[in-house]
Amino acid sequence: MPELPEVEVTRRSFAKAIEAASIRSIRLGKPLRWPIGCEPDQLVGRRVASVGRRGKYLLLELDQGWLLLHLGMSGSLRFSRHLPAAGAHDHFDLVTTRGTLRLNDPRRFGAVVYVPTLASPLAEKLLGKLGVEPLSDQFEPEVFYQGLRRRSAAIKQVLLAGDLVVGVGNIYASESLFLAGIRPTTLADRLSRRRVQRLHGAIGQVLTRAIEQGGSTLRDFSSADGTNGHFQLEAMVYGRAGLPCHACGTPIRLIRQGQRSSFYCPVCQKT
DNA sequence: AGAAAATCCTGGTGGC
DNA sequence: TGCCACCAGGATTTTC
Repeated sequence: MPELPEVEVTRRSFAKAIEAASIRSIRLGKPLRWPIGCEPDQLVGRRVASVGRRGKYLLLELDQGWLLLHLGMSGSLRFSRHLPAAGAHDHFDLVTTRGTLRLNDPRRFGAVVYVPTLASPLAEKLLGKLGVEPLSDQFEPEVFYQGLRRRSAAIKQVLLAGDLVVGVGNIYASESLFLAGIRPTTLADRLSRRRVQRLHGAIGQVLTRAIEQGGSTLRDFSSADGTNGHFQLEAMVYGRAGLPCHACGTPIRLIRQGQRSSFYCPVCQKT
């Protein structure tokens, strides 16, 4: 479930609480997407300096090295002093002096990877090709437009690819395109500068609002302190196939693009 | 290079 | 109740 807003909400929900904690032990469950890349005991005694985010990755900065966490499709974190015994889908526990950070991930598309520095080959492989952060000044309309001009695929798929701009997954791609009045099937290189400017604004607006709402809790997402998100309640098109458009009443359409569902209003998003 | 398809894994749901 | 097909928020890898 986790797109940029869910990852950012998760980050904020435990960053302060874990800061300066010292690692006591690590427990690994079933294998995740990649091996952790170090001997777990090697991390005992290190301190957590900060918790950052790049795209959908959480970056736990240790006093020596980094832990990169990805929630994949079904992952969520909890941070607490008192957690129950690990369940079937709890695949990583970082036990610290301030509490335990636990990754629960039924589908195990998530990952926890140790890298000595962010310049290491593995870190570079995972983070190096990511696009700009959509909520930073780096996300600039003209640069976005020039990037889209070089892509012939459907705009929805270019957004999901994450190499131009990160963090926009299936939910927020559909929502941003609705807000910008652009059909998900429109080819990226056919969008005018003016429409790309609208899309640029829409992406920022949708992601900012979603973070304010604590993200989207569709099935079981919650932040590390256990709170649920509410953005799904104000989605304009996502998950609303056949229901009347909130703006014009026309039934929302559901189509498939690259094995993923896209939702749009055929009237509000004409082209 | 870029685009499209296949792939990893599990749980939930709806149809029969 | 059981069985099966299909669906799900990601993104890498393979193939074209």
